[in-house]
Amino acid sequence: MARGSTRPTSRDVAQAAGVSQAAVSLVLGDKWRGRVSEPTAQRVREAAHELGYRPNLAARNLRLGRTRTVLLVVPALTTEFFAEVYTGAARVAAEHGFGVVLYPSPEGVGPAKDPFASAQAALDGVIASSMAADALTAIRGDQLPLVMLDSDPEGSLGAATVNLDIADGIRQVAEHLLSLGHRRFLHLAADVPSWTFEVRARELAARLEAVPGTDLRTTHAPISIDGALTATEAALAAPGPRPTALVCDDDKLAAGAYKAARRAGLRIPDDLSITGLDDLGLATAIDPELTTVRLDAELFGERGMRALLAVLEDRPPEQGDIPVTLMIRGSTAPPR
Amino acid sequence: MARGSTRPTSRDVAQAAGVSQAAVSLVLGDKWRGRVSEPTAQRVREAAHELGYRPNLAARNLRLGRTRTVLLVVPALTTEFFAEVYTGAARVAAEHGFGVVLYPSPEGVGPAKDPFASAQAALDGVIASSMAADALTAIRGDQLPLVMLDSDPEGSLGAATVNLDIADGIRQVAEHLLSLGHRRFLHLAADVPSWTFEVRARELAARLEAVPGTDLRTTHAPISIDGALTATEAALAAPGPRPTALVCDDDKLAAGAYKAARRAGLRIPDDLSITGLDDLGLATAIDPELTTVRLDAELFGERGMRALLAVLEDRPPEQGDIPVTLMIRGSTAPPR
DNA sequence: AAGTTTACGTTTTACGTATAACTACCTCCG
DNA sequence: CGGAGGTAGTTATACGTAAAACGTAAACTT
Repeated sequence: MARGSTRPTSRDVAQAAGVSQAAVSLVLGDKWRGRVSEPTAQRVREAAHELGYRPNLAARNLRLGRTRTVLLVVPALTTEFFAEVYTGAARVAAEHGFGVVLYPSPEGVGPAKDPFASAQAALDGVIASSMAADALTAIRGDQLPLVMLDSDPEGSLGAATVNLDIADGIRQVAEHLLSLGHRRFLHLAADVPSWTFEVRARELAARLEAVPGTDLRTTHAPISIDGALTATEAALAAPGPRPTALVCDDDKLAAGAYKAARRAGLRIPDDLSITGLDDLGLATAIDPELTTVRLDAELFGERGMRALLAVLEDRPPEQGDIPVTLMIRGSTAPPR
Repeated sequence: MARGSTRPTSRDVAQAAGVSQAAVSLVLGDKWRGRVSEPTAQRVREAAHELGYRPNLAARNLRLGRTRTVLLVVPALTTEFFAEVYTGAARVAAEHGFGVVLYPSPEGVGPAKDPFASAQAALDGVIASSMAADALTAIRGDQLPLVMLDSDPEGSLGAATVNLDIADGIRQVAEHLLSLGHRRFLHLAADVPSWTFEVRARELAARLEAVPGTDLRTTHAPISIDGALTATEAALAAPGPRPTALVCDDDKLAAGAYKAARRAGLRIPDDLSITGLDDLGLATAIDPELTTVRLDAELFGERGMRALLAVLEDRPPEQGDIPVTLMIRGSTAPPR
């Protein structure tokens, strides 16, 4: 049902109410105290309602030069993690009269032509995950205020950053496994170039190096259950003594590792302890439940939005990483 | 770093290139064949690049009355299902010069004030999942062209619909379980008012009624692993003979049912066969792997976008439901 | 009574773009 | 030589809104 007869404009409302367009704008914009009489305002509101008037936001945006809408750029949405980030960001945004729109860096669509060229129509700013790497260059092209999530505070070219304290999470994981007595480690690392994964590798290596007699190997996999399955199977089949602890970059990789362990006839945690990172629903759906690092995704989103609001208002954004918690469950135990 | 000096406009580019604003618009809009000479066009392009000119899309939208952007309204993004729907929709959209923006009906944010009022600035149309119920009333308020996903073809007030053939999927599940010899069924139904779930209940009941001696009970749960766990535990503890087959409205519910079965000391599939619906990554991450109905989420999104394009161009949208496939795995077996 | 404030509006303008309508020049053809 | 047609632009306008600038009459102040 194409647009049919065009939508009513503020001018139509004005005519119906017998006032000028400006009066309509004042009344509907709630700026009429002492400028328009109550009866007139009432007439305008009634006419607007009668005609089903809705302001043309393209016009409003053009006029005001701002939109109260921000874009959240995330990597492919294959877990609930970024859904929760969105929820947090959207809540804070709503409290300040802002809207949030999602731009998932689409696989297969290609970052070819300035991906979000269209959406950018109505944007005051951008919150971007460092994992959505391909979209970043396009973002820098526009001069929009930007907040980066989980990005190198040094290398972000002055953009504000909001980070989870991943380093601390990995430290806790290492501590936990070391105290259980593990010495031979395998790191199942995400095959994605992003600061947040570099931190995991660096911190794990740093912590283990400090303990004499430990061994750390690393294997890389794309972030998917099947990718993790393949990589883990290969790594477990490698020569030399088998690792007793498998540290995964996130829960999804851990789920793939579970399958690999099952196929190799290894029992979890008796033959192999496994840890994840994220604490998705998946973590407690698998058996045994996964020892993992809980990330507060909603708070992450809230802080991201707050930081962007700060940037927009020329205030300094809040400092400090977001704390994380080690969730000890059934997938870790002393080595046999 | 607030906006600082305002962005360059097409007029600035015109001045820099020594031409009129109209010429800039012609050149950059690729409408200059035979209207502007090649050298001049080149000068304009260079000036635009020099100044880092990017068109103000609010102005363009206002001028053109359309935006080549559509909104995809989905329920909370807690599985990869709608992420794949998005991918499919975005690909088709890109082929036609459209962009897609996501609006996840946010939990806790509340549908209070016309949720996507802001985004609507730049929308030509909307694709909405019937599961995002709370956002729907707001959508009908705007007079945007609308395509509904998984919605009652009769009750959609003339909006185009694109549906998965869920009824066929449920029929296949029922057939599979019946042929294995099951007669006592439990239906773990999603506690969400949506046509797509009504279909599941109706079709399962219809198919089982046709077979004498079958028993079908139903229990409802919110779509979450924990919700399903609680509901299933209660249902399994109910008096009377235990069901031997558990039909879940989706994979997430099935994952919760797995936990409930484990807690009740029931082995899958020997003591209890379980089926899901969606075929998420989760389905093969759990042990045993889940017998479920595979939905082609990407195709779903493609078809949704194609239907919306049809509506926008006043063509009749493609007809016919999207076929689904039963994936038989380790969670179903004959009852003992 | 003269000046000032208040109440209630209206007129006008600008935001930046796309495009229809117009102009001016040159070439070519009969 | 005159006009038809092509080339290479320019000028002018509209999209719908917000708000600054401007009136105008009545009420109030001194």
